[in-house]
Amino acid sequence: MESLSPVSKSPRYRQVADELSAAILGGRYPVNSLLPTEKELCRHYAISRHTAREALRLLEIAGLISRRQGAGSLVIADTPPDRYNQFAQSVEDLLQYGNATRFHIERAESIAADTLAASLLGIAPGTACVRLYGIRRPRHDRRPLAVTEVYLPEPEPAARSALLDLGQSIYRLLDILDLAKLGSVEQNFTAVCADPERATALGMAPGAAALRTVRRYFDRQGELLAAAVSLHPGESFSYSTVLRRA
Amino acid sequence: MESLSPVSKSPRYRQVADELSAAILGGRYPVNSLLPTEKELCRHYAISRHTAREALRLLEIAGLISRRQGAGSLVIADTPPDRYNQFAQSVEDLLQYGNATRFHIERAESIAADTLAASLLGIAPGTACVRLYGIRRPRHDRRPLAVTEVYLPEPEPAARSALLDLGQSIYRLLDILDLAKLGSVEQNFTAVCADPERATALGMAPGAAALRTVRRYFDRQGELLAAAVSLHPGESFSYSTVLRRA
DNA sequence: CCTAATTTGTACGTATGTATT
DNA sequence: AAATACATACGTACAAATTAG
Repeated sequence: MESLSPVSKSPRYRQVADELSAAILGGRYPVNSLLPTEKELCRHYAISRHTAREALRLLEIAGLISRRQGAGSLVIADTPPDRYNQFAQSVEDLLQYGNATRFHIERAESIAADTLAASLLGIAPGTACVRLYGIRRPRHDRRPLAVTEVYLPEPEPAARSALLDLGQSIYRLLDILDLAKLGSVEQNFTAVCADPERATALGMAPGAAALRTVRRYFDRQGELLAAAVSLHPGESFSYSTVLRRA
Repeated sequence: MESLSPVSKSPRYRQVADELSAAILGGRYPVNSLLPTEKELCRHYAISRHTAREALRLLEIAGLISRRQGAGSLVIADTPPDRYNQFAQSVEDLLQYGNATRFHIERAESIAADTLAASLLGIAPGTACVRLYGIRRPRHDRRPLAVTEVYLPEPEPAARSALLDLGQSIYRLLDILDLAKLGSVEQNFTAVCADPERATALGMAPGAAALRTVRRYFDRQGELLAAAVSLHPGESFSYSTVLRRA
């Protein structure tokens, strides 16, 4: 049974880190100023150097300070590393891309989630889910822009049969990923060497560089709607975004 | 003066971490098995418990093990996950990445802008500008994370000589890209095959896939402060972002 | 259920190396 | 060149969580 004691005492180094953190956030140590030295912290808090260093390590991990041998501990931020509600680019911009291209679904199947699908959808491996496989092309160009696999969780039987029907699946997919329902999209980019199968599907040399994008689509409640893994030929695709200050 | 010694000896705890890491990757300690206890590591490597714990801390940071009081050090992965997963939603987040890594400048030179520099900086080709070349590494890992070229426009003579002095250039750069001055960052991602020179600098196979990021840094007035081109090894780097509805 | 042994977590002390000022 | 400050590394002891019996 978990202890229900209302006060769980922090280790000393965390208490010190919290005090220092509060002091930084409160402006006591401005950005670009130096924190007290380890020795001073030892004296002030009556702690050993080991404890002082553990506390400073926490501040460093939190991104508040930067420590340099011989120089000291420099304050580099005075805001807690919380996520801000200001974001780079809107979901609308992303969907604009979908609008300028066409997605041709080649396979639609019901599968037991493998490791990839499970981690993407946040479900246990082996759980039933739906996988679509298709190719995305510019609207007036037949050269492929990407090969994409879409993973969809827990399909209700009715929706599922429509998804698995190649004639209807694209409309069901557009319905699921309807702009009105979308709350946020999580994106991840990596460079990989294309596997032979997908390379030929994209008309690129085997082993050539490709951009792998993993996207997870959430509704406004944060519920996962779908996940998609795409492979884009390196020489003909790039992704741009703008980050603004919060 | 910069040290020219070709071999920089690792601290002991890093050597131990490297050996353990290799053993995990090599299958000597499978996933879900326990690493030797701290005491056993002390005996085996003839090190103090402090050193053993620092080594284990590195493995924990690397995501290879999970340590639980009373239970031991459990191997939770036998492949290093992305060594760095950059997760950016705001300019602050992007700079956070700079905080977790170290940028070592190897060359600093004044050049006449070539086509690339000119288009990045929005200046006429041939115009004078400054180029820095360096390697970025995680703070607790010596394997390179990226090779980067930074381009800086119209340097005033005083600032310029500081930029070209390898001992000072990093501080000038951090000053120019100071968080307080940044307004927005424009980012672009492409997958490429690494050219031989940069591939060796990154310790990757020639021709392997790499993620090329081009970033342009603007102040709040929209004035271009700097541009940077980085090449990240494909298998160990990924970039993440979240888009929210406008 | 409780006890004991094991294992990591916290914390102290000390000394020396190395980068910076 | 010297002083300063962080990095590495040795030692010890006790606390807290886990596990075995």
